[in-house]
Amino acid sequence: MTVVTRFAPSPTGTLHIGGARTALYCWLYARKTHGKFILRIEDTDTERSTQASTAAILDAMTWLGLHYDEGPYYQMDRLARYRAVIEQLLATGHAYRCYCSKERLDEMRTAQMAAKKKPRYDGRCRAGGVPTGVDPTAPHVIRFANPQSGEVVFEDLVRGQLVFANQELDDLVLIRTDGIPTYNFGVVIDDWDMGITHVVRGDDHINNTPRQINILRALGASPPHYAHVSMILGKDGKRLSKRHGAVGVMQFREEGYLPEALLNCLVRLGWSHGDQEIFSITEMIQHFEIAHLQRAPAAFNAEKLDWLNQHYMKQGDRAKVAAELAWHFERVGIEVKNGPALVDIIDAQAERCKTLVEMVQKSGYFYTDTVTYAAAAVKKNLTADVLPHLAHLRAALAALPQWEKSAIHAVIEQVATTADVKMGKVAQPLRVAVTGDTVSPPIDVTLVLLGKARTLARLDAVLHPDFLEKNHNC
RNA sequence: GCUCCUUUCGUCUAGUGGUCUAGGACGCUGCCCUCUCACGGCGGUAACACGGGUUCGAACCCCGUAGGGAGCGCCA
Repeated sequence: MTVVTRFAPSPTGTLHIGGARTALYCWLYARKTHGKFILRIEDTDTERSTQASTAAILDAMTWLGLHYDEGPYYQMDRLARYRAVIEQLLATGHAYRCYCSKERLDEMRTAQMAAKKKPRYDGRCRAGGVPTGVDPTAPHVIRFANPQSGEVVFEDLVRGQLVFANQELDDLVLIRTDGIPTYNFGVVIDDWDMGITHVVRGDDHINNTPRQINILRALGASPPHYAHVSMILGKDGKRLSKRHGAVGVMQFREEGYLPEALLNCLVRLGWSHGDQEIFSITEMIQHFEIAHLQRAPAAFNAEKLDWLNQHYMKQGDRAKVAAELAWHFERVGIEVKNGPALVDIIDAQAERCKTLVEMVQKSGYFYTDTVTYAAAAVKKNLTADVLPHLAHLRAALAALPQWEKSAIHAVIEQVATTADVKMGKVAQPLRVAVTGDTVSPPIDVTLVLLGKARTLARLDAVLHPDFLEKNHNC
């Protein structure tokens, strides 16, 4: 039997990391088993569904690299099918028309809550027929006639056997007044029609599962396997929301995270393969097991994402990292044609950055002709006593036939030795002179990336008599 | 309120009755390395929610309690 999984988001917002993780698990399981992964858009909430949300979800899936084999299917395209199935349920007595008004239902719910009872439909219309005094063509919903006794038992792949008493379940609405199916009906029919073998979803759906199984049974269909994954919590252990900072997948992109890092972070939130922390996509596919999914909810750990992101900036595919870095430079309007190759920036900067945004912030001086000097750095490092060193440096560097790391390094060491000072006494002023601040990659690497022309020009500027005056007084 | 799920270091987790004086990772932290910031290397810190059972023996099995989460919509 071929495994078929699906990810079925509703297009009412962007793809957040909880959904992304569920999608990842579905995708991994399909890939591992050489099965099929389907994307289905559950757009039956006509009030809140938007095209923009659908596009945003699709974009995020693409950025993450979670490619689907089929779809996206849209539930609103399948209305005729739901109608046909509902006729069948109506005919077999598994569903009935309900003319109860929303007002009555609201009142009933409020009263039940007040009486500390579980709010539920009382089954008034279940007997069938049109209530007296009601026009049969009046707007009405169609409800499922849930079994009133017995229990629903199913084997959850994550949690083991789950048992629900039918008495706890009420007659849920299948079709709304406007003819559009509700979630619980649409999902059942779609999963059935699309041959879904494994439903992997958030554990907020555990309570829906017995209802869905009952519908399937009424249709004579056998239920798929279910795997209910725990939710992702915020750092404070509360349900993830906007106040926890970034929750949308694309927000993480904007903040400078790599898709590989986010995926690695998400896969380890709630799943493990022994002590392994770093997983390439191939390894994730190879080792993924539903049985190793965690049952308890997991709090999102932003620091670990940082660590993973740095790891992938350092160890990941440089061409891919460079492409993503280019996107970030473009966003802030820095023209990277005016400086070193992005892969060289990555090699030099990855070990001192947690995100690509940070890398861009720390690399501006490589791409501009006008350096911004940090006053404190100038004051501390570009003092009158070091100017002679810089002058020596300027002359020796200018004389270099080859602009390469070891030669540059030798020059700096030589100048320090000649002046009988420590390396730092020469390197640090030089660093401030060419970058404007006290932090940069190793000085020889920095100069290589900067290029000879820019290096000399900046030294000249600093050595100009006006420089100290201007910069020490600001 | 009712139903369901869940509980190992601050966080993510390993662990499926003895090999656990509980392992790894992130974080924090000490030392080393060092031209800055980092990276890296070597250490350190810190947990089986609680109470009863079962057993020769429980982090692992059972039952309670407490905490956390979810559901109870003509939302998904």
